[in-house]
Amino acid sequence: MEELASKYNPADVESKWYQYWLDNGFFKSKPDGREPYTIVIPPPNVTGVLHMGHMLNNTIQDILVRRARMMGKNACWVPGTDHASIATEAKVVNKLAQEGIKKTDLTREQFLEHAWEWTRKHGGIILEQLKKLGASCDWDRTGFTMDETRSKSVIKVFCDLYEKGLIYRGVRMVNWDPKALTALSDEEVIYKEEHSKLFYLKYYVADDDMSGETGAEGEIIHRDAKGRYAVVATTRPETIMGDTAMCINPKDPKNRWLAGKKVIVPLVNRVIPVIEDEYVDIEFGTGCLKVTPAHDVNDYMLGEKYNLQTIDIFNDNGSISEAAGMYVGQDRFDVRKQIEKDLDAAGLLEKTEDYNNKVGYSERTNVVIEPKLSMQWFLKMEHLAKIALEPVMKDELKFYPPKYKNTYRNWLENIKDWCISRQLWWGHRIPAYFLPQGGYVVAENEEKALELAKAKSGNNNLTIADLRQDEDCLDTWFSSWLWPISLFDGINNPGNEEIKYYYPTSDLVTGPDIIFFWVARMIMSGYEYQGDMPFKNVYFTGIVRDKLGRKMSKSLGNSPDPLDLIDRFGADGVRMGMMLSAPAGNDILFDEALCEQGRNFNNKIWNAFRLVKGWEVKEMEQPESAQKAVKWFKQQLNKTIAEINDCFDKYRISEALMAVYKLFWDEFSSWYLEMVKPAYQQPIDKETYEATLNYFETLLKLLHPFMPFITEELYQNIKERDAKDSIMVSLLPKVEEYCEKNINRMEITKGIIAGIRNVRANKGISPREAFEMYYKGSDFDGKNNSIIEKLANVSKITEATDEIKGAAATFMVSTIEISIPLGNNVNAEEEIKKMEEEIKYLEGFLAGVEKKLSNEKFVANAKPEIVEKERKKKSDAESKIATLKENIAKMK
RNA sequence: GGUCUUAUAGCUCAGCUGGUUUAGAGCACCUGCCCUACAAGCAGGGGGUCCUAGGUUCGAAUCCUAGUGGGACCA
Repeated sequence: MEELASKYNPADVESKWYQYWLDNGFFKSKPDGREPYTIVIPPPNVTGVLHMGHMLNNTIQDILVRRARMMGKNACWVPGTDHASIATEAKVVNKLAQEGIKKTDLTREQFLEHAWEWTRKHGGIILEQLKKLGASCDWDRTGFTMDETRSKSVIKVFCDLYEKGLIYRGVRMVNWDPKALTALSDEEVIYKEEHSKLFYLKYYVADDDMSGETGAEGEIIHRDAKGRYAVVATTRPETIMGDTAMCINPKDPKNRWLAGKKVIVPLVNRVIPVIEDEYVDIEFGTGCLKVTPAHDVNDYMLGEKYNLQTIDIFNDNGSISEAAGMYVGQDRFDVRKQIEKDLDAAGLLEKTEDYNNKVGYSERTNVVIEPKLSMQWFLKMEHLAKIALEPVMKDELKFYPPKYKNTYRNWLENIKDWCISRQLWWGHRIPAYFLPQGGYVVAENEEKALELAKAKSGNNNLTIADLRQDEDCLDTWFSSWLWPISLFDGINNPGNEEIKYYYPTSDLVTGPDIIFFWVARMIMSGYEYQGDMPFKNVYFTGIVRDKLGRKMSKSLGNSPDPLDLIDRFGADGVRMGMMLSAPAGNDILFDEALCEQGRNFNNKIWNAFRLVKGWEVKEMEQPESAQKAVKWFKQQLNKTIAEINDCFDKYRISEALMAVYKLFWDEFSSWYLEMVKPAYQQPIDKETYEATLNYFETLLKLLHPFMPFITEELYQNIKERDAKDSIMVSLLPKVEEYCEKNINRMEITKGIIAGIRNVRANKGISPREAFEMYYKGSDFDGKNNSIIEKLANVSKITEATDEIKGAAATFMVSTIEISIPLGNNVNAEEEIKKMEEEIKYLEGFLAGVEKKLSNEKFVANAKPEIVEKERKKKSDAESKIATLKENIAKMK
């Protein structure tokens, strides 16, 4: 066979094996008699590029899918992309702007043509990138939230919910994004702490008759040459143009005198009533609240309650509207600066204070949200929240880590109706059709709409041209919430073969940041439309941060390019780097050094393989040491497989990886291979060789879900394989019974070998010089003597019944004392000092144990096996101390 | 402000229903080694008042309370 390079080069093999897997259709899944294992991908934005979050997320999914496949399940990982309404539309608008085209100059159809072109050009790049990572998705199933099947599903669900009375249309206070020019849901608003100013404004009393003063304790009256006035504290002085009332708390003695009066809005000079409501916080500012029903959610509620006028002073883009009567056309933030000056000049600004408050920003465009009254479509959430809560709280649908159950419950219990309309073109257009004489109908298509419209209006002469479809489209999440159903066409074809087979899906892997946007809503739609959970388990990954704990962002430039990492460390190395740092739910502090560790591990596997494949095989007797090693490794292997299975059951994936890592590196490479390795240029016996290849193959299988490429490469090189024999469709070993005693014996053996090597290192004695070894202690059974002889270069092993001739280096392993006679090489004083230190430690330990045992309450209350353990500790420690003391005596 | 969560080695974390020696791992660090699988390696080594203060208990890193410091979500 050809000579293998001493360093593993991932680039040589990765694309080759990915293509091989594709060519053989190993990623494909069709319903059959096997147990299904299904994951639907969290669809990334169609025009997005791969970032570290995707890497983490998809590595985990691929590990789970590959493992399930190797457990004999019918594994199906469905990929796809999201049309990402706002984000994509914003990108298209930007691109058009660069070409000098304004969106408003285009018709809806023209704009959509540009958007589709953009999508065709940039769409799906991210899926190609996932292939580089090794993702074993069934690419034939790739879905898009705006393709035909998914679009039909969305419209059908909208109509259904409308018919059920769960969708309604109305004027409500919504979060308005003045840049994207659309309403947003509550979840799309991000609150940020800001340093701002609190402005104290003077509202003079109108037609003041000087009445109302009570002289009661706490009363505060402001007056100056122009008369009496109230002081209102606000962070948004520019909204005074929309003031239609002032509100005080009826229990507030400071402002009692204002009750029933009217006051004058500064600069605007509008006279507004003073109303009273306990909603007002007496302690905030002066206890006087300006009420602007059009521009604040709480003020809106007051407006409804007291039937106040609403004056909308903003245009959709955040500039001041005609209705304001002043500053018309200027930007809201410019006006805030200007009005401060104008108020001050007019003597209407009492004072300003520094103030920290939380301001809502648009998740997508990062501009300050404007609360705005507008006509929107809403989905009632009460019923949906109810059906989605219980299964999670009862752990029928499990969250990993479970702490997110709390977050989930909190949201569902305080949920508000979902604003699902967006004033955008890129998305699913709302299937509502307005009639010429007013009113509307909701229908899946124009024909049905026309029928309904005729019936509704009683006008049989209506034509489709008479109907006007709602211009708005739906929130992106209104399509992704159906993803686990719509990918299997369960909305359009309820009960079809695929949905019956694949639904509920098995695991969902996603970030906790979209628990409300997506996870919760999928659970709602799952129960509403399938009567069952959309997935059995949700694995929440952490957020990927840099090693200093900062979020990865473009502006910080601290986000590595995943493809660049793959180039440098190989996909397997990067996958391992991600997983080493990623316990479920914890944020992961990503450090390139972890990819390096991954790459180093690849190299270790590669070199172990080079060793094994370099052996010359011969029919000959199996050495005893090899026979013992082969027997032991089987036990160790099974023990670790059990451990790995347990980790996976608990979704402790990084721990599972660490277990395989140590199994391969420490147990297999450092111990097993050294035990069976023939002397330089000597052949190996066939029996050992074959056992070793078998172990190697098993290890590769265990490693495959984590590191698909190198494991396939080596699996194919272990022996000649059939064209269709791939590691990715092989079966993982089932865990077998293992002998704990055998493993413990080897642990002692390893301890002895390490001890002897240590003696050599300390004394500077060459490994070539053979030692004799004496042991003392009943725990030594001599069964691994051949291994000790081989790995520690020991010529003879004898029980130390007689006094050992000459000076010896001694050490203890468990309760066994090992002595290596070294003649003049031993410095007796040094040895004695070492032993005395050991005795000191043991005596301290013994004292602790004795204290426990002499405590009557401990002996009486503790479980008998615990007491027994303590007694064993005591006797072990005592015997060790005795041995050491004896030894010191001998050396003196 | 509300809810939740967390604090263990230089870093990232295990440590499960309290008792597996006087707390572990990986990485990093230090000291030796190019000994033909592997320097992307090998052999050794150091390193912790388990955040603080109380409490429960025969026994606390583990359970409870308070405080302090992180983090997340919601308003």
